[in-house]
Amino acid sequence: MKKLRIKDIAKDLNISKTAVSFILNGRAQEKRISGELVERVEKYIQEVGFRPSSIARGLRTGKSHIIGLMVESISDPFFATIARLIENEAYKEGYRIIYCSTDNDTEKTKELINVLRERNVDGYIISPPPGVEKEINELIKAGMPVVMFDRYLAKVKTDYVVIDNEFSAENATRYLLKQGYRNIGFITFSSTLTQMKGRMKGYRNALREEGWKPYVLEIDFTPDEKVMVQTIKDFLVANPKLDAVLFGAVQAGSCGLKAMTQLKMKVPQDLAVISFDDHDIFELFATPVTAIAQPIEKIAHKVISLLLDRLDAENGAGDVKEIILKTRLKVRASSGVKA
Amino acid sequence: MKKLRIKDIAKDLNISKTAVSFILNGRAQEKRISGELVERVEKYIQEVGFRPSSIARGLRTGKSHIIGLMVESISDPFFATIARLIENEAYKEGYRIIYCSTDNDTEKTKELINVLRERNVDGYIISPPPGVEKEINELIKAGMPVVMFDRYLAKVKTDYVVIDNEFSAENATRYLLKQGYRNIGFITFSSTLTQMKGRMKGYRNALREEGWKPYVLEIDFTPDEKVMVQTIKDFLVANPKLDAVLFGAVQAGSCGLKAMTQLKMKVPQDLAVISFDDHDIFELFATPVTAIAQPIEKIAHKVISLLLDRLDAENGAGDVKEIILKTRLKVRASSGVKA
DNA sequence: CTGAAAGCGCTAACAC
DNA sequence: GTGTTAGCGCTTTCAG
Repeated sequence: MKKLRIKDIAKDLNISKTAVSFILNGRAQEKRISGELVERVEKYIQEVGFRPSSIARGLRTGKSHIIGLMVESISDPFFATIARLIENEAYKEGYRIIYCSTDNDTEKTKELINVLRERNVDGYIISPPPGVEKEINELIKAGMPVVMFDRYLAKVKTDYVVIDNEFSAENATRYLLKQGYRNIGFITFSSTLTQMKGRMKGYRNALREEGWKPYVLEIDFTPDEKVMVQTIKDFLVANPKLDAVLFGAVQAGSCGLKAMTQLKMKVPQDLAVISFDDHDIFELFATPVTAIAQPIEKIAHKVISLLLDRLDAENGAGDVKEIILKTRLKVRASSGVKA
Repeated sequence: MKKLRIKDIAKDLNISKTAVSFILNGRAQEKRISGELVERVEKYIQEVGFRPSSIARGLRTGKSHIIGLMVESISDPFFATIARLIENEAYKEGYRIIYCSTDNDTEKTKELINVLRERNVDGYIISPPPGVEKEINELIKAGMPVVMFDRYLAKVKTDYVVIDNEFSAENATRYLLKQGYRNIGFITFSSTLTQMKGRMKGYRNALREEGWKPYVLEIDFTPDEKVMVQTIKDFLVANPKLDAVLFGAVQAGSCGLKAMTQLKMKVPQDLAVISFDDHDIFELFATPVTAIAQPIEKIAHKVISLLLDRLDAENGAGDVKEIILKTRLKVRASSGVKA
């Protein structure tokens, strides 16, 4: 069973290659091809399972119908979920996904952008590390649709979808204050990314207004979780006055809970907790953990819609859309009223 | 800044297209091209950031340097982690990944195989649903390398990497028996897949030998977790004699823990627990949960190595490799000695 | 509706 | 080392 070509099926059916091509591309009507022929061809194609080579088509048309998805790590539950939702919607429109994990590494990301570029992907969905402004701007200048999400780059003028990080952090911190906590820490990954800056700012805002002191720990992300857990333990031990902590990301929260478990700290008696991102672990933790839930479905939907819109728009133009979505504070027992 | 072609850079450098092509493909030595020229070309390519179109190359050579990865769902933490590890190793060898989620749906998977096929992917990594034997066999007959993992299809003769499901389940069940539990349930997703069959068999074996009665719940997977949690709650309520339960998969375990939490059951006093797959939630649950940990890194490594081996082997031949890896029972408090 | 022909960008065989 | 050429499989224009 060797690979069929358009030529083959034209020969088999005793018709012209051109006709087959038109039918394949749904331009039969426009080209005034009889419904009878169309039917015959479609039936035959169905029968022998013919599929035109999308690679040849891609070379000819310049379109690959592939979307490049670049995230920090595809194994991160947040990104994995987004990836899944995007895959679904893209699939319906005939697009496939090539994904890459950037590790939030600037150089790796630059290289990956080139790789996707040489593969002629039609559009990009990027959760960018810092420092790739130039490369992304080149992409845009070359007419490629690009949508950023989770964070954005101020110097890149293109669509993005993010959440209201500053408000969310401020709101959560205020909530802890309202519950009676006064020495509230903020533990997050060190990052110059917009979303982390926003979270930090919101946290500081809330404390400043009430005149309380911030306690911040920025951990370096490492694949070795134990190291991060230890860092958090050290921080908690060094700051015994802390009575609450806000985690800036789900992995930070997860490491934090492990640290607290190892230190045998009780939640919320010894330490109240709120974390960004909702996750099973927060629901199932001994004391269920209050979480700042991102509207994941909505984010994914917005991201892929924006991209598909640009992909459809022949003219490529259109205003830059900056979407900022709201989060939801899912209150659980970990942020109960201070004893 | 428009797209460069080989022709352009040949012209710019006043040399032949052929030479550039050879240099690009590392065949300079073989073609006796002077090191001086090679250097000059490479420098220029570097400078202008030229990248040959991999799509044109693909059309010409029939190789796309893309690997198709099909899993049940890319958002499943097990598969997401595997995907990440595979991506890393594949990347080093110059391969990219296109991924698809099958939802374990036979028809969707058939369609996806065709999609990947028309994209000329060079190799397939598949965690197959049942019923796609014919399609995969056609792939193999067409000379495509295919590696299955997590489960395999008996009627498909190709490499696969799985864990020793039967032994793992039997071992875990025995452990519960040893700890004094007698009425041990098995809760899993209904599935005709080899891995689930193996787990079921191991569970039954252990009980049969000791003469205890099995209690099995097979839940239908639905994206709506609440439904599954409710099913488990009903089962637990209907079987008050149960003193322990083995979960056949991480999602089953996670739903089960939610069900037990809602029923205010104490672990392990009311119900001892062991689950397949290790995960943060098991480590962080109020009573840490004993887990049957799969060697994820090893699985990913084996899978991609097998595929790369076949990709390298011009002849495509070679014996079918069937890799069965061992799991590790990570004992935690949820399976403590029966009170 | 057909048939011929050009061309997407690259590889590789061939003659020089 | 160069220059030419064919061809991968498709789309698309053009003349019939």
